[in-house]
Parts: sequence; C-alpha cells; structure tokens
Amino acid sequence: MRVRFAPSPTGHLHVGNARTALFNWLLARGQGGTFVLRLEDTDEARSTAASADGILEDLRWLGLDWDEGPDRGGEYGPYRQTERLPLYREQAARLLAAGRAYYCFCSPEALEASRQAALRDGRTPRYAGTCRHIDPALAQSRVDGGEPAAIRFHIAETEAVTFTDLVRGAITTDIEQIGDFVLLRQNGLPAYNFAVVVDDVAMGITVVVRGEDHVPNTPRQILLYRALGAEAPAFAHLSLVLGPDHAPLSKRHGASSVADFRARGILPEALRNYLALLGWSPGNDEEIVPLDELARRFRVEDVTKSAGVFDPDKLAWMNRHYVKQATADRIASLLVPHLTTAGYLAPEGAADDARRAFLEACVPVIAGTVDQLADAPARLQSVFEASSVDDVVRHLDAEGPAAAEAARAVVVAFAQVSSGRPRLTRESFREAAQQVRQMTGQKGRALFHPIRLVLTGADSGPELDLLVPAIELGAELPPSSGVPAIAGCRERAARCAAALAGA
RNA sequence: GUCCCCAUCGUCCAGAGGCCUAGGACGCGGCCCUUUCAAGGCUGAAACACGGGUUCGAAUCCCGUUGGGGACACCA
Repeated sequence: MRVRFAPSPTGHLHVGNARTALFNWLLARGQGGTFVLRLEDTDEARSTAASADGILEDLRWLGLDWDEGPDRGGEYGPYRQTERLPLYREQAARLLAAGRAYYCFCSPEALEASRQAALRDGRTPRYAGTCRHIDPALAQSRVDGGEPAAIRFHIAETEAVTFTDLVRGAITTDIEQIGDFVLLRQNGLPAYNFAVVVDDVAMGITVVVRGEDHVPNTPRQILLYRALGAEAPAFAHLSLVLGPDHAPLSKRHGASSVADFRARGILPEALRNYLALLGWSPGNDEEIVPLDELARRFRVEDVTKSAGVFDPDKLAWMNRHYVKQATADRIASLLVPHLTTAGYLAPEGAADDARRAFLEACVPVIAGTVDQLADAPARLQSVFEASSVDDVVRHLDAEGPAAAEAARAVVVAFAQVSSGRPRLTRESFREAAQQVRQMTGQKGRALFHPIRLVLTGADSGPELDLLVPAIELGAELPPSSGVPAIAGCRERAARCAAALAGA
C-alpha cells in the first residue's frame, strides 16, 4: 500500500490538513505501507519555500514521518510538482496525440463571462467546448505560430461516473456535470486535476485519502486514469473540520494552524490524539490512545461521514493530561520560551543546572492546571514576582504580633519540612501545613499550595503568599542563570531569615 | 442557482433491526477530598432533527421535508 499527503505550500499547515496527514500516516503505518509526501506547488503566485519548510516542520513536530518526500527523495521522485513539469507535458502530449485532449485558445475573460452567465441562469458552469472542434493540425500551427493556448481534456464518455468511496460508499456523478477541463495551463504548468493524476499514477499511489472538498474532482480524475490507461486508486474522502459556529475552521476561530498550537504550548501528542478522535474512534470508549496504538487500530472505513466540530476544550483537556504524563525535564525546557516572553527569564540567561532544577520544581504547579504552556507564566506569577513576599514582610509589621507569629511559624514549619527532601511534593506541603496548624493554633490560617504557602491573617486582612520554596530555590540560583525577577530572592530570603531570628 | 455529501446529548465518539428505560469523553451542575486555587474521586442534567413507510419489532433499512456542509476556475 502506498498513500500520500500532498499539501500545497501556500500557507501554514491547518489542523484540517494535519488531520488528513495523520489519517494517511496512520493508515500507512498500521498496514505496513509507504507514506509519501509530495508538494503541490504549481500555483506559482501563492506557493512559497517558507511555507513548504513550515509544513514539513509541522509534520515532523507532530511525529508524522514520511518514507519519501522532497527533503529525502525516493525512487519515485522528484516530490515537488514544479520539478516534474516534463512529465506532465509528456502525458499531455500523449493525450493530445490520442485525441483525448485539444488546444484551447479561449481567453480567460470570455471563459469567465460564460461562467458568470451560467451561474446567473442557474446552470452548472462548464466549458462550452468552443475549441473542441478546431482541426488539430490547424490548432498545432496556431500554437507553433506563438498563439497562447491551454490544453483541455476531451471528455469522450457519455455515461455517469461512479466510484466507491471508502468512507462514503458509492458516489455517482452525471457526466453532464463535467465539462472539458484544463490539463495544462497557458503558462505550461499543469492544472490540479491533471497533476495529481499523473503523479499518483507515476508514484504508484494505491489509496488516496484526502478532504471531502475533493469529492467533485474525483470523477474527473477517474476519467483521466482511464484515458491514461491506468488503474485508479481507492479513494477515501474525509469530512471537513468545522469551527464552533459550524463554519470551516479558520484563523478567526483563534488557533487553527499546527504552528499556532505549538506556539501556545500544546503538546504534539495531545493535538495528534485529539485529531485522531475527531471523526474516528478505536471502536470503544477509549480516549487517550498512544500513537502506535492508533496506527494499529485505524481503519479508514471506520471514519465518520459527518463533519466534525473542533472543540478547543477537549483539546485542552487532553493537553493537560499529556502535560501531566510528560517528564518534568521536558516540560521545563518547553517552559523556557513562555517564561522568557513573560519577562521572567532573561533571554541571555545560562541554562545551567540550578536554573533547570528551579524550572523543574515549577512543573508540578503547571501540570494538570494549565490548558497550554503559554498560560504557565500567569500561573507561576507568584513564584516569579516579588510583590507577594514584600506584602508578607509588610504585613508582619502592620498586623501586629499575632500575624507576625503565624508568618514566622509558616517559615519555620516549611524550613523543617522541606530540608533534606525533594521539594514541592504534595506530601511535604501537607506536612508543613500540619505543623503550621499546630504552631499557630487558632491564630491565623496557613494553607498549603503547591510551591507556595498561603498565609491568611488571623481575622481579616488580605491573603498573603509566602513564597518559601521560591525563595529557597531562588536563593540558590547563581546570578548567571538569567532569572532576573528571582535575583532578589537572596535578599528576600535574608529578610525572612531576619524575621525568623526576631522570633 | 445547479450538482454532490451529511444528520445520536452543547461538542466529539459508541451504537452495524430486538442487548437502548441509548453508553463513554469534553464542557456544565452537585457532593467528597483539600481550611485557597487546581488536581483527583463520586454523582446529576443533557440527544436518536421532523414526517411517512418496511418489519412482530427501527437510533439502526427506504422515501420525503428541514437543517448543515462541500463543489461548480487556466487555485489546489
């Protein structure tokens, strides 16, 4: 089995296309087939190299690798349509010689006018066949004389075209619906329908899995396969991905491209798992399914026929799940750009061990509590910003002996509990809270929180955060770590120590 | 406008004639745990679009209506 994903490099990889790529990949990997990546870059106005690079990068990030493609070659290459031009010309010449194609000299303006007229009259626009009957020899001489011409397919059949779609079943199209379409444009570049067929034949593609928007193209392509004397592959058309308002998913729905989700700190395994379950299920109620398992169980035949609405909430849920599953080490690394953007880390800061330990200590606070890593800075605000500690110190003076005592008790308790054991575990905070309760009696309340202890004044007053762990860890950070906001931690630690000494 | 496709909780899926007083997940409500917030556990509300058939029996099959989507380019 040979399947392919053939994006046109005219923008970012959209989640809808990513899902198509994923289903192709799952099919190939699950069946021991070959996954081919081909760039359909024949739209010279819109295709860009940057977009092509971005798409390959996004696919790699998602963990979808290909066996043959523009970057790595393969025996059916090249894998960029603009590098396959001679092939299309050759096949077009063949069809021309066989009388299954002809030169068309119609002007784009005339074509557009008749198209508009058809639309106005409620007819399906289709080429009138104006140039169909021009004598081939005459046409050739006009072309030789330098007259610009496109090459059109001559539809000779008179019967409806039927094919069996792997997900939709039999689909029949009345032949009257199909006009003679363009194979080669005036500029010599192939039109979509022609290029795909020539390539899919040449590349030995056996199953075509693509978006539902290609259903109407399929009968045309089948006609081409016949004219070319090639066997048509099996087709599977995936329903589209819609936004919450049931309109096709686009930028105005917020994140809609793979790059967007990556930038926001969605893990690839989360996006991939979510997308796999949009329109397909393993057949039971499982929701969290690892990639290899997805591939093992995937069958195109089981894909839903109806369109799917993209649900950011469910994606967020999956992402929280996968962030919890991920190692602290990995999440710590992924946190860096977000914390840097927030100004919590200096861009030039050294990624030394102390900084790494500090960031890893922050991970439990993030895990499961944040939808996407981009939300991490807000969640970690109290860790990185000095204001709340200053509040405590101020409060010690303002609230009088009772509050001061409670505050000191918290610091003492935490210091006792946290010394010599892994920091920031739930258990250590539980113990700390326990001790604080004993030490403070009914005066004041000390609540635990992963990474910080919250101190509430005896009767009223503002809630205060005592950032003991942050202070402690921060104090160990060398200035070179590039954690500017934490740099004052030494001082803050000293202040707390002084408060303790006072007690 | 014409052609094509689709139709189970708000959303994503399960359901391939009796197992359905329709199951799971996200989200939402409540309770528990936690003297905050999260996380976790338990629990609740929530759907077979409508109308005709076929059948002893329909969410499951057929037809129509309605609703949604797609396509009608020398763009892919």
